[in-house]
Amino acid sequence: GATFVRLMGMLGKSKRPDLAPVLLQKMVEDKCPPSVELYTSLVSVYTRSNLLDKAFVVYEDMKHQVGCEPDVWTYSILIGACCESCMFDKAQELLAEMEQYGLQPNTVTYNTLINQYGRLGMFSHMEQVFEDMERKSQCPPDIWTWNSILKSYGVKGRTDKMESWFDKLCSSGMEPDVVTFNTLIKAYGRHGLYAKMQAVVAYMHKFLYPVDVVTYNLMIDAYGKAGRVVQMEEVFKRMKLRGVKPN
RNA sequence: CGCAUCUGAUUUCA
Repeated sequence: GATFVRLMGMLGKSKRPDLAPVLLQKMVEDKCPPSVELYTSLVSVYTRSNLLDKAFVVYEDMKHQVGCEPDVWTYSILIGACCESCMFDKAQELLAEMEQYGLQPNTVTYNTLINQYGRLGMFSHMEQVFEDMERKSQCPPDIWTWNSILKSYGVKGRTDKMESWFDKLCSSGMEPDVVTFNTLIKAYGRHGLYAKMQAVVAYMHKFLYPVDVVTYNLMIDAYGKAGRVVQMEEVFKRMKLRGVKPN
């Protein structure tokens, strides 16, 4: 069972929805009973290839499969796919529907919404979702939530908002992680705020946060795109001095 | 160095 789920996941990541029916057939031949996980991985195979119609066919099937009814994970995937296609009304419908079935959206469900609203610069919607998360108890914001918000403001050049949300993150008691810092670095680098970019790295070193290959790659990329080859090479040197292997 | 590992969902267009 777990093997089929894993294989289905591979089909999703490699964008091969054409092979999903073949795998299902094989599963039936092996008399392997289906599971929520398997069905959900199948939904994911289709959403990853933007085949929403097929994903929804599977979703409707699941409703009639005893023991394989859609769960929070299934809904999170479908809601994310709807948002990605800007079908926000459909996403809201699904949210209402899952609650009808007694399923409460969790942190990931909301993170998906935050990420998608943020990606499109729909900041008031994004912040509204964040407020919902804080108000409810079953979906507390996690570091992914914060990082998504920081990233959304960062890529749109709203580094002022990014900074105030970073402060808010720190005072919330949540620990930033390497993705948090890489998100800040990427935003500063993209918008030419090199001093702030360097300040983030200095902060990471000062407070002993691990720096990774992504951290350095982002800085090399920023300097490279700006034609600042001297600084770029300097970063590359420091990277090797720190024992971080270039990839 | 190679192999293995890398969860059915979200930050990862590094």
